[in-house]
Amino acid sequence: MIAWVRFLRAHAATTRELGARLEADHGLTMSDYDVLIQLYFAEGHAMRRVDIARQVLLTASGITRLLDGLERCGLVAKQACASDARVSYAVLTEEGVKKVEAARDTHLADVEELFGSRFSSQERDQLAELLGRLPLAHTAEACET
Amino acid sequence: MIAWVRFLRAHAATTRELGARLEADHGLTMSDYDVLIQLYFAEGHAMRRVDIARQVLLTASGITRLLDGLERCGLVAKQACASDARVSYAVLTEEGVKKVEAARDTHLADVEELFGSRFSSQERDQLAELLGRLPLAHTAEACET
DNA sequence: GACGTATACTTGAGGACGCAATGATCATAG
DNA sequence: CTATGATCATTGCGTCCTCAAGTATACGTC
Repeated sequence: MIAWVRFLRAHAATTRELGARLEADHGLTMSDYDVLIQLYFAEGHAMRRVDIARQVLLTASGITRLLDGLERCGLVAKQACASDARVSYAVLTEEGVKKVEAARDTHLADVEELFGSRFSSQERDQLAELLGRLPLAHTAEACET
Repeated sequence: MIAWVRFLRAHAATTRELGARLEADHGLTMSDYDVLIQLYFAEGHAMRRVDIARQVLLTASGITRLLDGLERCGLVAKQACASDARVSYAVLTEEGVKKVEAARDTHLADVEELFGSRFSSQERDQLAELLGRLPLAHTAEACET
């Protein structure tokens, strides 16, 4: 299945390059960025950790460690939940918001260059439709990049 | 860019599931399988390590370690190059060939189930064409799964 | 034929992430 | 109110893989 191999290769090559740029420009992993963006578009810039995990398709443990890093950098803060003592929200700090906005500019441009610019808008829609048929394991289906 | 996010999510979900099955059924990583397949279709079931790296989009060092594992399992053997003392070929052993053939059966079925079956043959071609436009970094462009 | 540069491979150190086990907390049923 | 079972988060351990540096070999140039 040629489409599958290309899918794999395209993903490896594109994310490698994109990740390298993100790292160089902002010191962020693609996963870091992904999580920050989710928070950015969440109500109050806050989310439960489980929900982040589901959105980003990482494990709960992956999220814990990733957030540890972002907290150490001061981009995210922990916040308890009033109604349920088990959950702890992750909240974007002031600095985190700035960081996202800064990173977003260059990252979106990079994605456009390496990915989007390869297709017409019609093709993009079609690609999105086709890819949307693939299984998403839990739930997910995020939105804005 | 919605297509991009779906691309990312689809990749994560699909490879996770596929990898888990491959591990459970044959004790192989997707990368292991990928390398084994490349060798399987190479002349004499042998390749230079650099060429493997380029095909599967891993680093040279990644290949070294991955092959270490496959050698310990007896699936692959090292072989010197007559004309260039720097290169060492990786060669599939008898057992390696059997392993590939066994793994291929179930893996192709899994790929078909999780990926291929979602599209008509026309859509598969189109998907392949679209994905083929993405950058491949070095060279690559493998073939058979 | 010695010298500088490019190429093939390996190794050490470290990061990212999954799995499985654990600790809390909640919710439901009795 | 307590027992049972889910859910949220964290942690220990291990794996995969990268980057940077190091070694060995090849090759072009003077």
